[in-house]
Formats: sequence, C-alpha cells, structure tokens
Amino acid sequence: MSDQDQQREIFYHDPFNDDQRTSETLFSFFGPNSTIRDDSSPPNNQRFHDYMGLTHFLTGSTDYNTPATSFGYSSSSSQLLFAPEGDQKPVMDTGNLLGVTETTPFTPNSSSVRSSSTEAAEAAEDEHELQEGKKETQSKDVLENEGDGSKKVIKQKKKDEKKKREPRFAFMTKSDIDHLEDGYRWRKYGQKAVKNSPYPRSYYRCTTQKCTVKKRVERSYQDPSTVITTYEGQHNHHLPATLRGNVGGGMLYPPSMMAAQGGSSFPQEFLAQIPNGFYNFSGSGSRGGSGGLSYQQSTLTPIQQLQNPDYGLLQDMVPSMTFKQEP
DNA sequence: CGATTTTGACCTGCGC
DNA sequence: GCGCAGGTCAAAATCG
Repeated sequence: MSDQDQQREIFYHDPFNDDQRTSETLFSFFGPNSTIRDDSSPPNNQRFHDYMGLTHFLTGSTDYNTPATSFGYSSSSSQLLFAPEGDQKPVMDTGNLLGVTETTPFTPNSSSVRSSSTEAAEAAEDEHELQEGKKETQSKDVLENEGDGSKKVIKQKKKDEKKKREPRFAFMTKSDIDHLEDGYRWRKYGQKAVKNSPYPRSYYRCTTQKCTVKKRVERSYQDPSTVITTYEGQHNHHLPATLRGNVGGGMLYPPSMMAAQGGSSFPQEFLAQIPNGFYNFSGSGSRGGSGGLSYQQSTLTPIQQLQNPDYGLLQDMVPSMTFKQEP
C-alpha cells in the first residue's frame, strides 16, 4: 500500500467526542491519578492481572534507569493508528486520553514507522493462506530430502504449524531503552537492519513454552527517542512465575494498579499490548532490588492494531472505543 | 552449565 | 526470473 493510500484512508478518532468511559477505561489507569472501572470482571481479566504483575518485575530493572525525561508525564503525547487489514487506516488520537493536550501528528512518510505500520499491516494480510498449497508442496519436497535437510524439515514443519496469522499491535514509546520490560520473558531470535534506518530491528519471542507471541522492536530513525514495538499474538499463559530479580510477587503495585486488580473491563487482547514500557519502575538498589516504589509513565504511542480474519477489529476487541471517520 | 544474545545464512513474498 | 527486504533459524559466543 502506498503512503498516499495510507493517508487517504486514515480514520480519525476524536477524543473530545469520546464518552468519559472510554478514556477511563482505556488509558487513564496508566497514570498516577487514574481511575479504574471496576464494574465488570470479564473471563479473561487475568491478562490484565498479569500486567499488574509487571510492576514487581520492573522494580528490579534499575539497570535500565530510564531518564525521567523519557517517561515524564508532561512529555506525553500519543496517538493510535490502527492499521487493520484491508483498506481502513483509522487513527486514534489518544493524547487526550492520557490527560495531555499535545498530540503528535503521525507521519506515514517516516520509513521506520512505515516499516512498522504499513509493512506490518501488509504482513498481517492473510496471504499466507494463499501460499498454503505452495508451502505444502515445498514441505513434501523437503521431507523427501531428509538426509541432509533436517533443519529445513523443522523449519517447514514450523511454518506449516503457524498458518494462523496472529493479531498484531504496534505502538511507539519514548524511551532510551530499546527492549522495554513488560513482565514477560523474551528471547531474541533475530536482528535485521531496517531499510533507510540506522537502527536495527530486533525480533523477540516469548520464552514460555507453547507461547507463540512475538514482538519486534525498532527505533524510529526520524525520532531516535521513539521505540516502535510490535506485538504479534496473545500470551496463553500468565506471567512467568520466577522473574529475574524478583522477590515475591505483586506487592508493589502503584495505587492505580492496585485498584485495577479488582477487575477490569479491558479486553485482554488490547491490554496485552499496551503495558510494554508504559511504566518504568525504579526500585532501590540494583537488580533484584525491591525497595522504594516509584513509577513513571513513559510516553507511549499506540500506532496500530493489526487484525486478521480470525480476530475481530480492535473496535470489537475494545467495544468502549468509538471511532469516527473524517470526511 | 543453562539461558540468552549475536550474527550470518537461509527462506519467502513482492515488485519490477 | 531477479533482486530486494522482511522474517526466521541455528551455531557460536557470551552471560550469569
């Protein structure tokens, strides 16, 4: 898809016309004065609970020592660009939801952003199904060559296994840290240079067995302070029981998060993507320290939700969101 | 010594 | 068909 198309088909979200529920529900819990709706307990609110767990994990992450400037409330400006499959490119400006007035225009011309939005959007196409027959054929060929092609056999098997395209969600985070802690454990499995960008893109996979969630992390070359994180898939497990530098669990939630534990109406799919790097918890002492509790909000900009036919639109995932199309 | 990262090779899809 | 770019694999290196 061309940039032109992308811009043409953008859908804007008007935060001012959002009902109050939306902002509270979706984003305000990220702030220190947030209010959390506690009016429902969906079956999957465990996911939300999981992310509450990231707090104690992050408590031990002082190694990263993110500057306050990167996570300061005042610097927050955010927007959400949805790039669902097909032609629609809704834009959701969440600046207001975060309690800030300034919003940063999304520039589709940014190649690094493009690589994460348009390309990811394109990647989200279910064209893999079109290739299915072809792949199967290749698979057979490889299997017949098992003598010296064990690697390829494994590769093909894995490819055959993942026919399903997982939903994706990308967002930008103002941070000096490339790989932001989110409570889950990730294993880096690749790194690639990004075209037109001096910054490489890193590929991570969730280390939990049978969990196929992946994420890509890259830094915007136009704004090196911005990290673009793209999640793909949904965790099928809780937070790892034993986390690096963790002592005990779940005792260091900030007030807003404590409140959130009571329940949430957030769809897990959405929540599963948001918290990455949203909070930076600095504990006292080094790794493993669990001393003073302080947290800072990072500047996070969700840029897209990439859905596939197996999953609903984000609007379905987050019913409380409303969208409107600019003329 | 197990877990994780690095890194070059390989595979695939797409545009020309 | 070819070249490019994105994505993945897996051996080697590194880390804790």
